[in-house]
Amino acid sequence: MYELFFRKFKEKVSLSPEEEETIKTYLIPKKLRKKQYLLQEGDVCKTFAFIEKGALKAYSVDNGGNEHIIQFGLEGWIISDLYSFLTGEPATYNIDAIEDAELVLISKSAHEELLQKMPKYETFIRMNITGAYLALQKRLTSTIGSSLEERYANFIALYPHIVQRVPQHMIASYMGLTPETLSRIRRRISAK
Amino acid sequence: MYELFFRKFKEKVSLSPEEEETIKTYLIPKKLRKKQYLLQEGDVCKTFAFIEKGALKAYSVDNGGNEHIIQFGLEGWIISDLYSFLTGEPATYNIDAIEDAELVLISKSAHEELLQKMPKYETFIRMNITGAYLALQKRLTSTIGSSLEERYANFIALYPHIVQRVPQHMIASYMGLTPETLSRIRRRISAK
DNA sequence: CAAAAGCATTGACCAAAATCAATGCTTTTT
DNA sequence: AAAAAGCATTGATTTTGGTCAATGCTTTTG
Repeated sequence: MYELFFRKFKEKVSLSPEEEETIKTYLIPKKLRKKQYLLQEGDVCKTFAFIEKGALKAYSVDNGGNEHIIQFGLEGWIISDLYSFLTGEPATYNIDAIEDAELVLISKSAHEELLQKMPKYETFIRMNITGAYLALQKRLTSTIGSSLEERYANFIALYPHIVQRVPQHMIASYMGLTPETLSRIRRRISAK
Repeated sequence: MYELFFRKFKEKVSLSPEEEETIKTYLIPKKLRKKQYLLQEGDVCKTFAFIEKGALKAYSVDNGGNEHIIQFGLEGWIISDLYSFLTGEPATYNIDAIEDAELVLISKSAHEELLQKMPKYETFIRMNITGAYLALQKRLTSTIGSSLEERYANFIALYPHIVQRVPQHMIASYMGLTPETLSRIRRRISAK
């Protein structure tokens, strides 16, 4: 249990067996079936989730009822509505499972206690959020500054596993496009 | 000297006078004239910069030579090419001054030493990067999911100071639009 | 102070992506 | 096994934003 979580943790920060045991007491396992919600817009995000297995997506729904995917999550990634988690405000995102999933949850109180008493946990969190920030920035740069062909090629290069496991219309949603447009981009690319 | 830096620091983490003095030994003041570069694409980003006064922008330049503004920075904000700073890779962004500016620089080695020896510094950094991440996510959500009118209204509401101090074509660049399009959006909005 | 550069706006036209609609698969559900 | 739902693709049409060009201000610069 929690194998991947601790593997990822120790890639960033060393941990003694005792420290590992301490952290374990704060972790909550959870399984999710495909299409099940982890979080619904309007509810408060009480935990963040480390993904041991499976695939999830976080998305917002606009006035017209269209989904806009903010983030995919695969094995080894963390997913949550961080703003809601930190502030206690109602979530603006939905999170659900694209495939059956196994998660490791950390509650707000666990998070705060661990931040207080374990500097190594804070380092782990800092490194994770830094990575997430850099990834977002790269995505935004590409969104603002590149052609659609480049952006899609970029996405494939960066996330080949997602391309294989996730339907194309979700990738279109992630890129802010309609499925039709993505389909035509793919045709243009393969014509070369 | 460094007034705003420590004010912002202490909004997040308490500091004894001794701790403040310790941190001060790591800080480097720097002034920048309007249009001067803090960082040029291709160079390695050796420091990050806290803005005591003035306004800067970070931007990339695409194949066609067009600027795409990634981030504005005003008093109290931090600006850098974080990826280059952390990895030592050549920067992909340029940073320059929109107005004369006064900065507080922290070098890579200072950053690493402070992270090591001062948990409070790590907390400060973690909180800053978390805030930056949340802001970026909000921006991306709005980019993907809202109409241009909404996005511009959003921007005004969120950054009224920027709207007042920065030429409109830079705001257009930040939004990924041409100046002409932004001008027309403004007309459409004011027509109501 | 005069010339030049920078900036916002407007118009005419063009290109790109969205929308609407239909088709043929494949996967789920019953 | 049949029906339904989900999905990707394609075509025709509309909408939206970009491009090119010109004008009138304002701010910088020599």
